Amino acid sequence: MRLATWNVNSVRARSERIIDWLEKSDTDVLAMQEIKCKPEQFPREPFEAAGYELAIHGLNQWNGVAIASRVGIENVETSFPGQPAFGKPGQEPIVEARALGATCGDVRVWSLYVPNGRGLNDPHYAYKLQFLDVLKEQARQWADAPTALVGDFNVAPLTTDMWSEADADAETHVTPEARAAFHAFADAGYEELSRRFIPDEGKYTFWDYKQLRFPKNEGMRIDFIYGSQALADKATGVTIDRDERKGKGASDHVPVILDLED
DNA sequence: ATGACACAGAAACTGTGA
Repeated sequence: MRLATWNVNSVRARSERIIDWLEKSDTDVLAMQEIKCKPEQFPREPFEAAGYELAIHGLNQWNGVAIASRVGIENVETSFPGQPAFGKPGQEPIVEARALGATCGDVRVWSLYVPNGRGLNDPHYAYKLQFLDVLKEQARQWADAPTALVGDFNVAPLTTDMWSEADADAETHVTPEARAAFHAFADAGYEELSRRFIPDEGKYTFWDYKQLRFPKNEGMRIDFIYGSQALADKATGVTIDRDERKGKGASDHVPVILDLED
């Protein structure tokens, strides 16, 4: 089975490109983040025509997660138990569309879009850390099954995952607290599988649209695949499809692909 | 050998991202 994760930065703006990629990459299950639409706005037809079933969780034009699968999609769960809510001061906090679980084949797949954090003194940063901590405690209870926690973690865990630690736009991605919250999944029974197969420096998954970041390879590695032991035992390889950042109409993130033996 | 922000929604600007 081939399982991929991709922050697509709007599924409506990029559906043609996503479908083309699904077919040429021969991917069985794709976890998407930042679909930026409600379920009724999701371009279902091209996915279904290509042979994929869909699970979609979107509340508005922000965030939004989905899973496309051609190996079945069952027991769909929107948000994880205890998932933190967020709202601006004076507004009613809501549980945002940032987590979607489904069983595809024999694998429990979670498509995850961790909050950005925005700034070190912003309430969004505390929200980010809490989101990761509660998720980890839930994930601990799923660790006995073949479970994949995949998506945009908005953390650059190692110094070498970040083109410049001085990038003010990503200060919440490199703090000791954010990095500790990321690494804590290892203590909950998970292995980050992209690192096992791709230990090299400069293997990024995101490049900002601005300032020639991609041609200069000034990016960040922030999209990951955590697997429980039962899943990690079946992993045979991970690739980062850097080519998907090229050309007009690219997302600012690229797919990360995990291969599993049957 | 890739290329100089992009997306959505309510209005020709604002919020959001990283």
